[in-house]
Amino acid sequence: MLDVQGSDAPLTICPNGNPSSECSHCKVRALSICSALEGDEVQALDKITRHISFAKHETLFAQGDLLDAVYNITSGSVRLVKLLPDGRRQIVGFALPGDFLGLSMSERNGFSAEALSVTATCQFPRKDFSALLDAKPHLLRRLHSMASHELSLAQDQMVILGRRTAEEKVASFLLGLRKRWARIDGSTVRAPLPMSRQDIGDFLGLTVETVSRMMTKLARDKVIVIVPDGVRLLDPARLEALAET
Amino acid sequence: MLDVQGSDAPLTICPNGNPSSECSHCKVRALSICSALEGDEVQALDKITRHISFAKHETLFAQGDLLDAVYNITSGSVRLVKLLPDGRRQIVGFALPGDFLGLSMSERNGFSAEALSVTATCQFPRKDFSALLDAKPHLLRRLHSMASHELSLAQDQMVILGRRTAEEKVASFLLGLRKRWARIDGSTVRAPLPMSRQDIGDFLGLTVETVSRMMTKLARDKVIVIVPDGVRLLDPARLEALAET
DNA sequence: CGTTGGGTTGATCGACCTCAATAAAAGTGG
DNA sequence: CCACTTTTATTGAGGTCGATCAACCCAACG
Repeated sequence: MLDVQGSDAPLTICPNGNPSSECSHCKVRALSICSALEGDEVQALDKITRHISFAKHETLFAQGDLLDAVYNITSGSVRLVKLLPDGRRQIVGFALPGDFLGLSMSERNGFSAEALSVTATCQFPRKDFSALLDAKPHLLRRLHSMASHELSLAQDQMVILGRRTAEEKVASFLLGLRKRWARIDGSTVRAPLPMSRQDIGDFLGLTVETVSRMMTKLARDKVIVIVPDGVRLLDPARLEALAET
Repeated sequence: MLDVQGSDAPLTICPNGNPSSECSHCKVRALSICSALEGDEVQALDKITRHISFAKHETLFAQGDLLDAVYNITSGSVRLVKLLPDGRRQIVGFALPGDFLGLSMSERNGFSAEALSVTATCQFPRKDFSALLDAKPHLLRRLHSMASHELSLAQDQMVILGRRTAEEKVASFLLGLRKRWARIDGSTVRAPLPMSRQDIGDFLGLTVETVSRMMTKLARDKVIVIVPDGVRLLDPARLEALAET
């Protein structure tokens, strides 16, 4: 694990304006909602920010709860989980550094958000953030553009869930994730997998066993290599062919 | 079919400001994006509006094309289609009266939009509409709120596609559609189905045959009645139980 | 009246699930 | 650091739900 740190300590770090965590030093700023703001505007955002970390498997917010804060992920990763009454689980997305949780600014959460590893966030009270949206129209445009992108990803996922085979599902998943990591850390062949096989299955509408089988098949065919905490893409072109994109 | 009209005539009706089609007389205004605007503001929208109708199976815009206009549906219905290279089809949504196409305001379309029956729209040039968004922040907020709602529906659909059985899929589909029609025409048991069984299958990740089988099963169990152009819900409570919502 | 496009129904098949066993990691406490 | 438990991943054997293939019905329409 990359982000390991003394994990008994309270996980709230530097509430409000610790210099070392200021937006100006933020590594994911270019990817985040914050990129809509410049100079002194950032300070308005900084004022309502609380820097909060979550332990592995800790819940940021739960399905059905009132949404009283929105989050910007600065490190770590998060799974977005929808649960059926009978316990079946569907993961509707994974949030990586730079991603924003609460794009909809809606009253209630449609899903739970659970940290996959130690995860650092900027938390903004929903009301304050909403007020800022009213004051800064280009922040709202940025929010809308991020939500639109999310909608587009959701529609792609609908194609994957509805019309693709198990092998295609796993292949597209790895490609999609690799692409997202590339924006974050620039790596072009490594795709860290902070989530379990079960999580991947619940994202792709498959069982753990099928995910595992498809991964080993891809590895046997020398398209990927399975490494600790992720995979390495040996033959991205073959993988894209398999994904039928 | 409800909306049949002389269909050889050119389908563009009353371009720009025909009094009979003014926003003030619009039946779906309360449901539409337009509800964000009041009085004289509506006129600014009216100025950039072209009223355009489409014949059954006519294309509003195609997957991959540049999006040069956005649409408000005033009557009829539209399917939103994503096509895989090998011909497999996934429908990512159906647009009904009051719905807005182009929520994302993005450069390119992720899907094609095809009229299911004769469909009337208000068309807005993308650039003009974008300018209006800059001028009227509450219009942007309304757009964002509609996009958020759409995202939430897409996530519900992901659960349906990934984790529900064929019967549950069809049951949730009918319930969801009934709910949407209720907002439009207030009807509480009737659910018109302007789309074919094939379309329903491509929306739910099923084949035509399975959709047909599940519909007849629901009808045999006296949960629904199949009527011309749709279904009537006999026992909404049973249907909700079957949908495992 | 033949043709065409949906829709329904039946028989068979296969991709993925289920159940079960094993293997490999990751914690846990001494 | 090493036994021990717990969790996660892999692999195998067999079953099932929905797909596939095929026939048929029926309404719309030239």
